[in-house]
Amino acid sequence: MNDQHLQAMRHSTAHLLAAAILELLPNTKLTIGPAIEHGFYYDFEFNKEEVQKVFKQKNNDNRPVSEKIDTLNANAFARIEQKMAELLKTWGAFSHREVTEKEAKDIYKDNPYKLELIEGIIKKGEKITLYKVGDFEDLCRGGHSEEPKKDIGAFKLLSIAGAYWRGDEKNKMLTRVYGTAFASKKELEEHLVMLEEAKKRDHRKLGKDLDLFVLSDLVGKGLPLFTPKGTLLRELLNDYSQGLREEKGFSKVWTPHITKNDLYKVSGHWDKFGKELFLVKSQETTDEMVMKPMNCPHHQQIYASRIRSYRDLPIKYMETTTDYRDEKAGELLGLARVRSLTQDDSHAFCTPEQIDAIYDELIEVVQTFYKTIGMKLRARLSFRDPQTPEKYIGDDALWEKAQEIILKVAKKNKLDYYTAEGEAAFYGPKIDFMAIDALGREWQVATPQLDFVQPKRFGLTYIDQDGKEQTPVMIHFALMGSIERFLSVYIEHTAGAFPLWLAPVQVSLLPIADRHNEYAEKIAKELQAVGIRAEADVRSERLQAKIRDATLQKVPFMGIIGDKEIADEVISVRKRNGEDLGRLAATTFLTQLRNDIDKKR
RNA sequence: GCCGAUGUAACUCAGGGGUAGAGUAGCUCUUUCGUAAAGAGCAAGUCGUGGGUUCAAAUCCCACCAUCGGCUCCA
Repeated sequence: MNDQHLQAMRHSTAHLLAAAILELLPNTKLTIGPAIEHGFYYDFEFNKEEVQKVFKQKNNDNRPVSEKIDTLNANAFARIEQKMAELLKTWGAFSHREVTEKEAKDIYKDNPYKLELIEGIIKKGEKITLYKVGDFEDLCRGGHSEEPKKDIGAFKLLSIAGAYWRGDEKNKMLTRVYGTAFASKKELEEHLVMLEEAKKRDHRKLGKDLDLFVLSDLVGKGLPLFTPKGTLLRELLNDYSQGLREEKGFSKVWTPHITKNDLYKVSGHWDKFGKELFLVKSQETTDEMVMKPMNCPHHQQIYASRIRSYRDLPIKYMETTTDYRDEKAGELLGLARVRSLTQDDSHAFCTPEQIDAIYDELIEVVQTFYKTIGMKLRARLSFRDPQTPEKYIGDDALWEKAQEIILKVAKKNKLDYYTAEGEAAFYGPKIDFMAIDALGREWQVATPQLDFVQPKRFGLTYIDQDGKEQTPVMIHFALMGSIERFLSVYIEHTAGAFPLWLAPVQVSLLPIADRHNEYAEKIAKELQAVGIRAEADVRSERLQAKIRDATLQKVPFMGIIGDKEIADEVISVRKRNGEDLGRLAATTFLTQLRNDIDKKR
């Protein structure tokens, strides 16, 4: 089945869901039911009393059912799915008819959503069509399966959610039912297995199991706390991130976490992001302060602190620092969306002629970093939409030149890229690097962005060869983006099995019996002495239990120590995947580990 | 923020108008063991927080807090 065919099948399944719902709940108002990736959804406005009556939960005594159960819940899925299956058996081919505006409005006179859709169709000058299959007819543009009975192999309702009509929070909230559909039962099962796998890898679960970070109600929503292991991971990644940029001439700077809001009024962020700022009150002064939501204005103030010559450029600052954004409560999600986010940020100030070379450097840094940590990349070249030039600031020639440069460097560096018009920031085009994880999901990570606007707003200058003042170009660049978000992606990508150089515990020495403890601790100390994170598991547990625990903690290497090992002065080495490396002399093992860690394997 | 679900021991979860339950983890003891879970015992909870209904609330109702699924895909 090709993509188009799949889409048609999933869209048909949405019709099937709507038909089943109408059979069970005739007073439901239908809206829309498009196909989406792996499935479909349909938005309904239910009649509360009807839902209560039909799907009333059983009560042993005569206690009233809670008033709150006024919409569908997941318990109803089995019955709906059954009804869908029944209806599908009776379905032949889709047929359609064209109706006039008056006919359409008459048919849907009680359904404000359909009426609104009809208005839209008329405005666009399109034909109004109704599609019918079995006894079910729905306002629809088409795009269905030829033979739904044959094409719809397997489907399953997955979840229920609120969704605003047309995605606008001013509108009424409808009930959305999500489902998934495939051409065969086998594919459906595979998809469900994938969903299970994603659940197992959920960074929130692994963060707890591997003791990486915690959330506390007393500290607050979206404000994760990092344990020793999680902190180690953050710092190792950050040291690497900053180290790669240090090689390209970036210097560390430091800026405070609160600032007068005037800074953001000048930068333009106050107008655009004012709602997301945490406000801070001073008890000593009348200054209005905020927690910083980003670092570019601060770095620009460092640049602005003295007169710059073209000879000084490029000037490159970097700072890994925590920013604070008052994200909507409902959008917070583990480490993926937080209110305290740590950016491995940097800003390069340069002449227009230097953009090219700096981009080359940054792309090299991105490629090195993601290759090392084992993630593939795609690059999205985010350009402005030529249809709506008014959305962007800066003159056309500059934009053209900037986009040209970006395209050129993308080609030169052989990026796996595609262009996306309309995705640029208002102040300049950018390259969005997307990391592809082990389950094939894409995540936006590093984004070098060109900025012509802010340097101008802050009045940044440099003196050129002719002694004239010029405005520098600023390039924003974070390699991981936010460390928290990056970790959420990376934890799920690796399922917690970090490469050796990042593993919080690299080697666990497992003595078989108490009499081997001393030797195990001696080896652990020797490894620690050369900077290897080793520990000896001297609990009074069986070897199997120790192996199991170390494996579950994803410790890369286990060193088993018993009578034979002590006699021969060796260690039996086992990897976390069960592979047996045999008996190695302690020094051999140590050298090999040290070597791999240094090479970031 | 909005819609819906959930909140019971450190963790995973069962139960449910009238002594609070299990498994795992923890602690103690026994066991000293060869590549993914030894055995026994002990201890552990203001049933998210606050209010209400009731003779009685962890259970029912309300509010709040937190967590989870969604809120871009325009028939």
